[in-house]
Amino acid sequence: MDLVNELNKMQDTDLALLIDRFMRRIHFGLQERAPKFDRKAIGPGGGIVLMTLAEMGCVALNELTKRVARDKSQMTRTIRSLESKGLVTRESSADDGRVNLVSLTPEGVMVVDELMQAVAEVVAEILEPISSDEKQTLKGLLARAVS
Amino acid sequence: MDLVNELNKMQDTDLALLIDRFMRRIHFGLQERAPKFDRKAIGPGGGIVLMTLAEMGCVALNELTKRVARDKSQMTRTIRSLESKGLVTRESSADDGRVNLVSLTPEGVMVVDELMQAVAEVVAEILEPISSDEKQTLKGLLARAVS
DNA sequence: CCAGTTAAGTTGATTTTGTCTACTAATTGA
DNA sequence: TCAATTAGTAGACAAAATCAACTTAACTGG
Repeated sequence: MDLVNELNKMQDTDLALLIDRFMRRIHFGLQERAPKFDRKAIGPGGGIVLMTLAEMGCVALNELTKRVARDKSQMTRTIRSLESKGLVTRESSADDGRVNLVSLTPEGVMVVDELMQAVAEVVAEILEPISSDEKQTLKGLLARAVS
Repeated sequence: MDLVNELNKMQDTDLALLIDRFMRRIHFGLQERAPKFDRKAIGPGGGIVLMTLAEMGCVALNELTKRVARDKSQMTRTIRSLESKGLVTRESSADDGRVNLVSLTPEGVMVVDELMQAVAEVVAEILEPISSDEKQTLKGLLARAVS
Protein backbone atom coordinates (compact mmCIF):
# COMPACT_ATOMS: atom_id res chain seq x y z
CA MET A 1 0.00 0.00 0.00
CA ASP A 2 2.65 2.43 1.10
CA LEU A 3 4.92 1.05 -1.58
CA VAL A 4 2.32 1.53 -4.25
CA ASN A 5 1.88 5.03 -2.98
CA GLU A 6 5.58 5.62 -3.27
CA LEU A 7 5.59 4.43 -6.83
CA ASN A 8 2.69 6.63 -7.76
CA LYS A 9 4.47 9.60 -6.29
CA MET A 10 7.49 8.83 -8.38
CA GLN A 11 5.35 8.78 -11.45
CA ASP A 12 3.65 12.02 -10.65
CA THR A 13 7.02 13.60 -10.06
CA ASP A 14 8.45 12.88 -13.42
CA LEU A 15 5.21 13.92 -14.98
CA ALA A 16 6.07 17.39 -13.74
CA LEU A 17 9.44 17.12 -15.45
CA LEU A 18 7.79 15.97 -18.65
CA ILE A 19 5.46 18.94 -18.59
CA ASP A 20 8.38 21.26 -18.08
CA ARG A 21 10.29 19.78 -20.97
CA PHE A 22 7.26 19.99 -23.20
CA MET A 23 6.86 23.63 -22.32
CA ARG A 24 10.49 24.38 -23.04
CA ARG A 25 10.35 22.66 -26.39
CA ILE A 26 7.37 24.73 -27.41
CA HIS A 27 9.21 27.79 -26.25
CA PHE A 28 12.32 27.05 -28.28
CA GLY A 29 10.35 26.08 -31.33
CA LEU A 30 8.50 29.36 -31.25
CA GLN A 31 11.64 31.33 -30.61
CA GLU A 32 13.19 29.88 -33.73
CA ARG A 33 10.20 30.88 -35.79
CA ALA A 34 9.66 34.21 -34.10
CA PRO A 35 11.24 36.24 -36.91
CA LYS A 36 8.60 34.83 -39.22
CA PHE A 37 5.52 35.75 -37.24
CA ASP A 38 6.35 37.95 -34.28
CA ARG A 39 6.60 41.22 -36.13
CA LYS A 40 5.00 43.07 -33.25
CA ALA A 41 7.44 41.67 -30.70
CA ILE A 42 4.70 40.40 -28.45
CA GLY A 43 6.90 37.73 -26.89
CA PRO A 44 5.79 34.65 -24.98
CA GLY A 45 3.78 36.52 -22.38
CA GLY A 46 1.85 38.53 -24.92
CA GLY A 47 1.36 35.46 -27.06
CA ILE A 48 -0.32 33.49 -24.31
CA VAL A 49 -2.62 36.38 -23.57
CA LEU A 50 -3.54 36.83 -27.22
CA MET A 51 -4.26 33.15 -27.70
CA THR A 52 -6.32 33.05 -24.56
CA LEU A 53 -8.27 36.03 -25.79
CA ALA A 54 -8.84 34.26 -29.09
CA GLU A 55 -10.24 31.39 -27.09
CA MET A 56 -12.39 33.38 -24.70
CA GLY A 57 -13.45 36.36 -26.79
CA CYS A 58 -14.22 39.62 -25.04
CA VAL A 59 -13.55 39.05 -21.39
CA ALA A 60 -12.97 40.87 -18.12
CA LEU A 61 -9.34 41.49 -17.31
CA ASN A 62 -9.60 39.72 -13.99
CA GLU A 63 -11.05 36.64 -15.66
CA LEU A 64 -8.22 36.67 -18.14
CA THR A 65 -5.74 37.01 -15.32
CA LYS A 66 -7.15 33.98 -13.54
CA ARG A 67 -7.17 31.95 -16.71
CA VAL A 68 -3.56 32.50 -17.62
CA ALA A 69 -2.55 32.29 -13.95
CA ARG A 70 -0.36 35.36 -13.89
CA ASP A 71 -0.10 38.15 -11.39
CA LYS A 72 -2.55 40.97 -11.93
CA SER A 73 0.11 43.64 -11.90
CA GLN A 74 1.93 41.90 -14.67
CA MET A 75 -1.26 41.42 -16.57
CA THR A 76 -1.79 45.16 -16.44
CA ARG A 77 1.56 45.68 -18.09
CA THR A 78 1.11 42.97 -20.68
CA ILE A 79 -2.27 44.31 -21.71
CA ARG A 80 -0.98 47.84 -21.87
CA SER A 81 1.82 46.71 -24.11
CA LEU A 82 -0.54 44.86 -26.42
CA GLU A 83 -2.85 47.84 -26.43
CA SER A 84 -0.04 50.18 -27.41
CA LYS A 85 0.64 47.90 -30.36
CA GLY A 86 -2.98 48.06 -31.42
CA LEU A 87 -3.70 44.40 -30.82
CA VAL A 88 -6.27 44.64 -28.04
CA THR A 89 -8.77 47.21 -26.85
CA ARG A 90 -10.23 47.92 -23.47
CA GLU A 91 -13.47 49.40 -22.33
CA SER A 92 -14.77 49.62 -18.84
CA SER A 93 -17.75 47.45 -18.13
CA ALA A 94 -21.16 49.05 -17.95
CA ASP A 95 -22.19 46.70 -15.16
CA ASP A 96 -19.17 47.19 -12.99
CA GLY A 97 -17.08 50.32 -13.20
CA ARG A 98 -14.03 48.55 -11.88
CA VAL A 99 -13.66 45.91 -14.53
CA ASN A 100 -12.03 46.36 -17.90
CA LEU A 101 -13.31 44.31 -20.78
CA VAL A 102 -10.53 43.28 -23.07
CA SER A 103 -10.88 42.08 -26.64
CA LEU A 104 -8.81 41.56 -29.76
CA THR A 105 -8.73 44.24 -32.42
CA PRO A 106 -8.97 43.15 -36.06
CA GLU A 107 -5.21 43.50 -36.22
CA GLY A 108 -4.93 41.47 -33.05
CA VAL A 109 -6.93 38.74 -34.72
CA MET A 110 -4.53 38.71 -37.63
CA VAL A 111 -1.51 38.57 -35.37
CA VAL A 112 -2.95 35.81 -33.23
CA ASP A 113 -3.81 33.82 -36.35
CA GLU A 114 -0.24 33.83 -37.47
CA LEU A 115 0.92 33.02 -33.98
CA MET A 116 -1.46 30.12 -33.68
CA GLN A 117 -0.27 28.73 -36.94
CA ALA A 118 3.30 28.81 -35.68
CA VAL A 119 2.29 27.25 -32.39
CA ALA A 120 0.40 24.55 -34.23
CA GLU A 121 3.44 23.75 -36.32
CA VAL A 122 5.69 23.54 -33.31
CA VAL A 123 3.30 21.40 -31.30
CA ALA A 124 2.66 19.15 -34.26
CA GLU A 125 6.39 18.69 -34.60
CA ILE A 126 6.74 17.73 -30.96
CA LEU A 127 3.74 15.41 -31.12
CA GLU A 128 4.96 13.82 -34.30
CA PRO A 129 5.70 10.48 -32.59
CA ILE A 130 2.13 10.04 -31.38
CA SER A 131 -0.95 9.36 -33.44
CA SER A 132 -3.85 11.65 -34.12
CA ASP A 133 -6.17 9.69 -31.84
CA GLU A 134 -3.61 9.83 -29.10
CA LYS A 135 -3.35 13.57 -29.50
CA GLN A 136 -7.04 13.75 -28.87
CA THR A 137 -6.65 11.62 -25.79
CA LEU A 138 -3.78 13.72 -24.54
CA LYS A 139 -5.65 16.94 -25.03
CA GLY A 140 -8.75 15.55 -23.38
CA LEU A 141 -6.86 14.41 -20.32
CA LEU A 142 -5.04 17.69 -19.93
CA ALA A 143 -8.24 19.63 -20.37
CA ARG A 144 -9.96 17.62 -17.69
CA ALA A 145 -7.04 17.98 -15.32
CA VAL A 146 -6.58 21.69 -15.74
CA SER A 147 -10.12 22.93 -16.13
CA MET B 1 -8.73 18.57 -46.26
CA ASP B 2 -7.67 22.11 -45.59
CA LEU B 3 -10.51 22.43 -43.15
CA VAL B 4 -9.46 19.35 -41.25
CA ASN B 5 -5.99 20.76 -41.14
CA GLU B 6 -7.33 23.98 -39.73
CA LEU B 7 -9.17 22.10 -37.02
CA ASN B 8 -6.11 20.12 -36.09
CA LYS B 9 -4.11 23.29 -35.80
CA MET B 10 -6.69 24.71 -33.49
CA GLN B 11 -6.43 21.68 -31.31
CA ASP B 12 -2.68 21.75 -31.20
CA THR B 13 -2.81 25.40 -30.32
CA ASP B 14 -4.91 25.05 -27.26
CA LEU B 15 -2.85 22.09 -26.23
CA ALA B 16 -0.04 24.57 -25.80
CA LEU B 17 -2.28 26.67 -23.59
CA LEU B 18 -3.23 23.62 -21.56
CA ILE B 19 0.40 22.76 -21.02
CA ASP B 20 1.09 26.29 -19.90
CA ARG B 21 -1.77 26.23 -17.43
CA PHE B 22 -0.67 22.89 -16.08
CA MET B 23 2.81 24.24 -15.56
CA ARG B 24 1.52 27.30 -13.77
CA ARG B 25 -0.63 25.24 -11.46
CA ILE B 26 2.30 23.10 -10.49
CA HIS B 27 4.25 26.24 -9.89
CA PHE B 28 1.67 27.80 -7.61
CA GLY B 29 1.09 24.59 -5.75
CA LEU B 30 4.78 24.27 -5.00
CA GLN B 31 5.07 27.88 -4.05
CA GLU B 32 2.39 27.44 -1.44
CA ARG B 33 4.19 24.48 0.04
CA ALA B 34 7.66 25.93 -0.32
CA PRO B 35 7.96 26.90 3.36
CA LYS B 36 7.51 23.25 4.22
CA PHE B 37 10.20 21.73 2.07
CA ASP B 38 12.39 24.39 0.47
CA ARG B 39 14.60 25.09 3.44
CA LYS B 40 17.62 25.52 1.21
CA ALA B 41 15.88 28.05 -1.00
CA ILE B 42 16.61 26.16 -4.16
CA GLY B 43 13.66 27.63 -6.04
CA PRO B 44 12.00 26.29 -9.17
CA GLY B 45 15.16 26.33 -11.27
CA GLY B 46 17.20 24.45 -8.74
CA GLY B 47 14.33 22.07 -8.13
CA ILE B 48 14.10 21.00 -11.72
CA VAL B 49 17.82 20.41 -11.85
CA LEU B 50 17.80 18.36 -8.65
CA MET B 51 14.90 16.21 -9.80
CA THR B 52 16.53 15.67 -13.15
CA LEU B 53 19.71 14.63 -11.39
CA ALA B 54 17.72 12.20 -9.27
CA GLU B 55 16.41 10.75 -12.50
CA MET B 56 19.68 10.61 -14.39
CA GLY B 57 22.22 10.00 -11.66
CA CYS B 58 25.77 11.22 -12.18
CA VAL B 59 25.80 13.02 -15.50
CA ALA B 60 27.81 15.45 -17.59
CA LEU B 61 26.79 19.05 -17.18
CA ASN B 62 26.18 19.49 -20.87
CA GLU B 63 23.86 16.48 -20.91
CA LEU B 64 21.99 17.90 -17.98
CA THR B 65 21.74 21.22 -19.76
CA LYS B 66 20.24 19.60 -22.83
CA ARG B 67 17.82 17.60 -20.78
CA VAL B 68 16.35 20.49 -18.87
CA ALA B 69 16.53 22.68 -21.96
CA ARG B 70 18.09 25.70 -20.32
CA ASP B 71 20.91 27.93 -21.41
CA LYS B 72 24.34 26.69 -20.46
CA SER B 73 25.28 29.94 -18.81
CA GLN B 74 22.32 29.72 -16.54
CA MET B 75 23.04 26.11 -15.81
CA THR B 76 26.50 27.11 -14.66
CA ARG B 77 24.97 29.48 -12.15
CA THR B 78 22.30 27.07 -10.99
CA ILE B 79 24.81 24.32 -10.39
CA ARG B 80 27.17 26.65 -8.61
CA SER B 81 24.35 27.72 -6.33
CA LEU B 82 23.37 24.13 -5.56
CA GLU B 83 27.01 23.29 -5.00
CA SER B 84 27.42 26.13 -2.53
CA LYS B 85 24.48 24.70 -0.61
CA GLY B 86 26.11 21.31 -0.51
CA LEU B 87 23.48 19.59 -2.62
CA VAL B 88 25.55 18.60 -5.64
CA THR B 89 29.20 17.89 -6.36
CA ARG B 90 31.28 18.25 -9.46
CA GLU B 91 34.36 16.52 -10.74
CA SER B 92 35.93 16.88 -14.14
CA SER B 93 35.66 13.86 -16.35
CA ALA B 94 38.68 11.63 -16.76
CA ASP B 95 37.78 10.97 -20.39
CA ASP B 96 37.25 14.55 -21.43
CA GLY B 97 38.91 17.39 -19.59
CA ARG B 98 36.23 19.80 -20.62
CA VAL B 99 33.21 18.14 -19.10
CA ASN B 100 32.08 18.34 -15.52
CA LEU B 101 30.31 15.39 -14.01
CA VAL B 102 27.56 16.44 -11.64
CA SER B 103 25.89 14.32 -9.02
CA LEU B 104 23.76 14.65 -5.92
CA THR B 105 25.36 14.66 -2.50
CA PRO B 106 23.70 12.63 0.28
CA GLU B 107 22.18 15.87 1.48
CA GLY B 108 21.04 16.62 -2.05
CA VAL B 109 19.29 13.28 -2.09
CA MET B 110 17.45 14.15 1.07
CA VAL B 111 16.42 17.54 -0.23
CA VAL B 112 15.26 16.14 -3.54
CA ASP B 113 13.26 13.48 -1.75
CA GLU B 114 11.29 16.07 0.15
CA LEU B 115 10.88 18.12 -2.99
CA MET B 116 9.62 15.16 -4.95
CA GLN B 117 7.09 14.40 -2.29
CA ALA B 118 5.75 17.94 -2.51
CA VAL B 119 5.70 17.79 -6.29
CA ALA B 120 3.87 14.50 -6.15
CA GLU B 121 1.24 15.95 -3.87
CA VAL B 122 0.71 18.95 -6.08
CA VAL B 123 0.53 16.93 -9.27
CA ALA B 124 -1.78 14.42 -7.66
CA GLU B 125 -4.03 17.27 -6.64
CA ILE B 126 -4.14 18.62 -10.17
CA LEU B 127 -4.71 15.17 -11.64
CA GLU B 128 -7.41 14.37 -9.12
CA PRO B 129 -10.18 14.44 -11.75
CA ILE B 130 -8.57 11.72 -13.84
CA SER B 131 -8.15 8.06 -13.02
CA SER B 132 -4.98 6.20 -12.22
CA ASP B 133 -4.98 4.40 -15.56
CA GLU B 134 -5.46 7.66 -17.32
CA LYS B 135 -2.52 9.12 -15.47
CA GLN B 136 -0.45 6.31 -16.85
CA THR B 137 -1.70 7.03 -20.32
CA LEU B 138 -1.00 10.71 -19.95
CA LYS B 139 2.49 10.12 -18.71
CA GLY B 140 3.19 7.63 -21.46
CA LEU B 141 2.05 9.99 -24.17
CA LEU B 142 4.05 12.90 -22.83
CA ALA B 143 7.11 10.73 -22.45
CA ARG B 144 6.87 9.55 -26.02
CA ALA B 145 6.34 13.06 -27.30
CA VAL B 146 9.14 14.67 -25.38
CA SER B 147 11.80 11.99 -25.41
C1' DC C 1 52.15 16.94 -35.88
C1' DC C 2 49.92 21.10 -36.04
C1' DA C 3 46.94 25.01 -37.26
C1' DG C 4 41.88 25.66 -37.59
C1' DT C 5 37.63 24.42 -35.82
C1' DT C 6 34.37 22.76 -32.66
C1' DA C 7 32.59 21.84 -27.95
C1' DA C 8 32.29 22.64 -22.70
C1' DG C 9 31.98 25.93 -19.38
C1' DT C 10 32.39 30.53 -17.37
C1' DT C 11 31.50 35.43 -17.01
C1' DG C 12 29.16 39.77 -17.76
C1' DA C 13 25.53 42.68 -19.40
C1' DT C 14 20.91 43.18 -20.49
C1' DT C 15 16.03 42.09 -20.80
C1' DT C 16 12.09 39.83 -19.56
C1' DT C 17 9.06 37.74 -16.05
C1' DG C 18 7.65 37.05 -11.60
C1' DT C 19 6.58 38.61 -7.02
C1' DC C 20 5.26 41.56 -3.27
C1' DT C 21 3.51 45.72 -1.35
C1' DA C 22 0.97 49.72 -1.42
C1' DC C 23 -2.31 52.42 -3.40
C1' DT C 24 -6.93 54.35 -5.79
C1' DA C 25 -11.46 53.76 -7.17
C1' DA C 26 -15.66 51.19 -7.55
C1' DT C 27 -18.79 47.87 -5.35
C1' DT C 28 -20.98 45.21 -1.90
C1' DG C 29 -23.48 44.45 2.20
C1' DA C 30 -24.65 44.71 7.01
C1' DT D 1 -23.77 54.90 5.61
C1' DC D 2 -19.66 52.99 6.43
C1' DA D 3 -16.48 49.01 6.75
C1' DA D 4 -14.81 45.39 3.94
C1' DT D 5 -13.98 43.47 -0.77
C1' DT D 6 -12.63 43.59 -5.41
C1' DA D 7 -10.47 45.41 -9.91
C1' DG D 8 -6.87 47.50 -11.51
C1' DT D 9 -2.43 50.36 -11.33
C1' DA D 10 2.28 51.62 -9.92
C1' DG D 11 6.83 50.83 -7.90
C1' DA D 12 10.54 48.17 -6.25
C1' DC D 13 12.84 44.23 -6.27
C1' DA D 14 14.21 39.23 -7.24
C1' DA D 15 14.54 35.43 -10.33
C1' DA D 16 15.16 33.67 -14.73
C1' DA D 17 16.15 34.00 -19.70
C1' DT D 18 18.99 35.65 -23.33
C1' DC D 19 23.04 36.94 -25.83
C1' DA D 20 27.85 37.73 -26.68
C1' DA D 21 32.60 37.24 -25.53
C1' DC D 22 36.00 34.52 -23.73
C1' DT D 23 39.07 30.32 -21.99
C1' DT D 24 40.38 25.81 -22.27
C1' DA D 25 40.22 21.18 -24.02
C1' DA D 26 39.45 18.10 -27.80
C1' DC D 27 39.03 16.89 -32.49
C1' DT D 28 40.22 17.02 -37.67
C1' DG D 29 42.12 17.50 -42.18
C1' DG D 30 46.29 18.36 -44.24
